[in-house]
Amino acid sequence: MSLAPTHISTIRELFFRYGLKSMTMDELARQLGCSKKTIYEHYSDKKVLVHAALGGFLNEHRGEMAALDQNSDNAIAKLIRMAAIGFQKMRNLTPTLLFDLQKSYPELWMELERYRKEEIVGIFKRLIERGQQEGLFRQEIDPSVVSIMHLQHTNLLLDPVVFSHLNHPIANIFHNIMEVFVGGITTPSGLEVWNTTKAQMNLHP
Amino acid sequence: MSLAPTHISTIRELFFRYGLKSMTMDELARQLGCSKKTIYEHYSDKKVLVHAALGGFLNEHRGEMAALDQNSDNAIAKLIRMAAIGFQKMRNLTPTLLFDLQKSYPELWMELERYRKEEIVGIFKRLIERGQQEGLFRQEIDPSVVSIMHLQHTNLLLDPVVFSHLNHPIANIFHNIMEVFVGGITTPSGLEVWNTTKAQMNLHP
DNA sequence: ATCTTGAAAACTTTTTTAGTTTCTAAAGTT
DNA sequence: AACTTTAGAAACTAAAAAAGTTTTCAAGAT
Repeated sequence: MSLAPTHISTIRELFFRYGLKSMTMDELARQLGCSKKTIYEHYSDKKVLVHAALGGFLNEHRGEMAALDQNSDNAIAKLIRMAAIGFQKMRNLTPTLLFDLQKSYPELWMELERYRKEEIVGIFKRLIERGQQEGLFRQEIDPSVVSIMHLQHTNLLLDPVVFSHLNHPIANIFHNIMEVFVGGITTPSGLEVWNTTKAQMNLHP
Repeated sequence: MSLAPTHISTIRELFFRYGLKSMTMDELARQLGCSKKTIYEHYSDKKVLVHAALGGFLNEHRGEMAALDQNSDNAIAKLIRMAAIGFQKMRNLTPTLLFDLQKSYPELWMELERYRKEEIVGIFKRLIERGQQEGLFRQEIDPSVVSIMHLQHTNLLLDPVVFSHLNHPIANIFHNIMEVFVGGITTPSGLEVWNTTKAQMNLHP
């Protein structure tokens, strides 16, 4: 039983870093300093292992999103935290990983897509509604439309081709997108809250 | 002859983006919109193709480095340009690519290592010597030592583990390393040139 | 009308990898 | 001290995948 459950996060990191194809079971065992046999005692096959590693990733994000509801004073503070978490998580989703996922683990790929299209969009929609109630986001905008726009923004960031010719740091692009987006949905008072909260939380780490 | 030589840069991009293992010959043909047959008419096997794609990368860098000698007013201007080019090139060297290279194309991996350890270090050493003649870098420092230090700095940036826990944008880390390094080797007048030249060339794109 | 070209796809061969088994050494147990 | 368990190392097998080849077919050129 030398493969403690904490090792699953190490495995996840290796998958994120090198992709699912390059990270073979032999290589994985070598990196973990254990034998393949030990891995197979905990996970019946590679598919199960990949699901465990990447499913945990989704669950973590789900948990962090749930925690935000309590901790956030207003919709804009929550938006900033959501964005920061989401951005950080997305940086792990390298082109290779997404490519391998789509090709070799389509059911997991579809689960990721579903998570983004349904759960994230849902969370975002409720966030917009809350912000409208708080007078921070304009009443005229439709939360359903805006939440789907947000999904498109994350798609932009995940696509390695779209902004690559600009050679900008991805963080810059992200901040630009956020500025335009927030400017587009906030009321004047909401925009003020955005600017002050942003400064307090130093979004640029 | 539908596989124009310009396509080799597209192939290179695909290798960079997805690694050498995930990018199979079938997938490559699909992405290029041609048949495997056509690829094999130009490149006898995958190894040759990988060498062509990645060897071109080195040659380009070699060319850019050579061009710098003419274009740069002083050693510090050249250093800034060198660093910018090197940093941009290095961003393409993803963990997956380096991993696949090391595992499946060891002779090419060694060529890359040699290029860094010999050619880059040599270029750097001559740059330091020039800077000393221009009174920008301190006489006491040994160009041979400093150039090897610089190699270690690039190693730091290529290793995905070292700074990952900081969650800083890689560009920030790079600028920090540069600041410390330059501060360590410049004379007072050199430091002035560094600060003014840096501002003129806007290193932060 | 004939020839060439290259994509599409079927096909073969080779390599790689997943998954299993065997062996051995070390640690703990009785 | 003999015995049992545990896990790594490594050899092994079976299956999958990828490299590389060949055939077919359609479109454009001669």
